[in-house]
Amino acid sequence: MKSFYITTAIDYVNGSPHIGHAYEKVLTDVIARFRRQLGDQVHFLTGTDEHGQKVQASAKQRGIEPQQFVDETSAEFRALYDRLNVSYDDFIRTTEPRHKQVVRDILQRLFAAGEIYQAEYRGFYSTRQEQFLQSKDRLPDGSWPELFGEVAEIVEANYFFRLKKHQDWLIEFLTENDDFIFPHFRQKQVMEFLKEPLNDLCISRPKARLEWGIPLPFDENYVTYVWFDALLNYYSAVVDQGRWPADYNLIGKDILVPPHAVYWPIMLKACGLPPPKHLLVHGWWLQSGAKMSKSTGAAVNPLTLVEEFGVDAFRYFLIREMNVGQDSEFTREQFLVRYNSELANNLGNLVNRTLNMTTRFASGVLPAAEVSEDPERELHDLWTRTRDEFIPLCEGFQFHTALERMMVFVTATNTYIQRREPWKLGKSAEAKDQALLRTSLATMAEALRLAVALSQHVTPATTARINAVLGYTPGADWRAELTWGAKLNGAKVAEALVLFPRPAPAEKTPAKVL
RNA sequence: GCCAGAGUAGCUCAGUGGUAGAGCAGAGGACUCAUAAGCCUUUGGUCGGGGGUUCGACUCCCCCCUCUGGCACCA
Repeated sequence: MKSFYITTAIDYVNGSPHIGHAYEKVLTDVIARFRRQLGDQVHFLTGTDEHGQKVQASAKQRGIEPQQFVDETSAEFRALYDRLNVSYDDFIRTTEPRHKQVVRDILQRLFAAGEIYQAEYRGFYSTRQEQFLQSKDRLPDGSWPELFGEVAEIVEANYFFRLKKHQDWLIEFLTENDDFIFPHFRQKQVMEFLKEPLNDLCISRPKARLEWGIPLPFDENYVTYVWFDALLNYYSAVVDQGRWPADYNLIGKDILVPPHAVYWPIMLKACGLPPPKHLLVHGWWLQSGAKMSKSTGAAVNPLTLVEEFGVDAFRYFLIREMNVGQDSEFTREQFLVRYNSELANNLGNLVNRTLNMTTRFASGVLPAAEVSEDPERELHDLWTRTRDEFIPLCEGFQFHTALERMMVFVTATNTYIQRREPWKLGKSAEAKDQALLRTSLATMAEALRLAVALSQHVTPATTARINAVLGYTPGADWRAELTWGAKLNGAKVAEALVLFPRPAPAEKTPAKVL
């Protein structure tokens, strides 16, 4: 059995989760569930990043200990991911002893190997903001913004990681592993970045300025800062499990260069560890072209859609709408278009009419198909093509296209029903019509079963509910479920199920709501 | 400024050398099993602009314009 280790970025807990956090976890979950379906031994890690200046400041502002603060906010993130049906196998927090121990071990190892050295850091420091400033923080006239208060150039002893030393190795590695980063244009972006010489990386902060962190094992007057803390979670979580390297680290495009594409592989190289096999870089959800987050004051909180329309509708929209790696617009109107036309009208209504006709014309027991004429053959053929395209599309992270193909098949099933008109056949006593009626009921039910088998990793609860009302329990081997057959013969179906109720009439035609 | 991504029907996007596509929205129609859903037909585009290569370009090359993001020790 193939092992498959996949991670999300860990979320910084200084704030509440928003759509970007949710999307990344759902996307990772979709990949994880897909690999499990293919039979891989999947290990899915997510978690929270809990140290640093901002957390320390936020806790102080609320008058509580940092640990209490991160306990609360980390739980908030975790609750969201549970709500979203994110099937993580492990949830790591950087304040856990298991993580801190690995960080200290690694730092000690690198220090002993001469990969970390002490030097003086010279820079402009804002006492009010408790941070070093960069030249880009300056106003065009060269002065410092009022926000920073008094700014002075100071010198501070710190520890540095020998990044520059490994630059050539990294370039060589990326050249030889052309598919390290998905999508490919991101890798080109990294190569561009590496054309300029790297500087060594400052990895410490004096405890006098920052207490909330992991102390350096070789100098307890310092804590390590950001990189060796946050990035190492992917490794520390599985240090004793033999799972490293990860197959995929999923990240947003904002943390690719330089952290994940430069620091992270070099850190591992310095430790004598292999880099992850791949980085998968996703884009952002935009609203009016701006990155969506709480701070931009987005008019719609997309997470309320979960409460309004259900987890699966939300997951479906995220995966159906976003081309992995690109940015996408997020609007309530677009959500409603997908919800109404694809989930409610196309799929949900197919479920209901299948159940209703089976109940009305066959006493709720699915008959066997007896006839195979053009309408059946054409639907069978479309199924074969759909299934054969679907799996490679998912393997290539083209989930949005895969779901579109699945919906085309659902539409074709609705068309098939229209061609057979079972409601007319049901009124005929002719033996041929009765055979066609049984065939059409069996065919629509089987098509429905197959369609939702395809989307199982995106909408797992919906697939389970539809199987349940079809009186069907799927087998363990997912691929074996994808063959058109007679699995539903004799199944007793439910009378009705409205899976995706339509919203109030006012929102029936979203285009006019604008 | 440099680098990358994007610019195709009202909207969201697919197409990547051979007579412009889909979904949604709009218009018309037939039906009734169904969540007033589904089905059929249909309106709609000088494929950002300009050059070039080619028998032929949305598709290849060059220049330009617009939008978005990045340009490091912030994550």
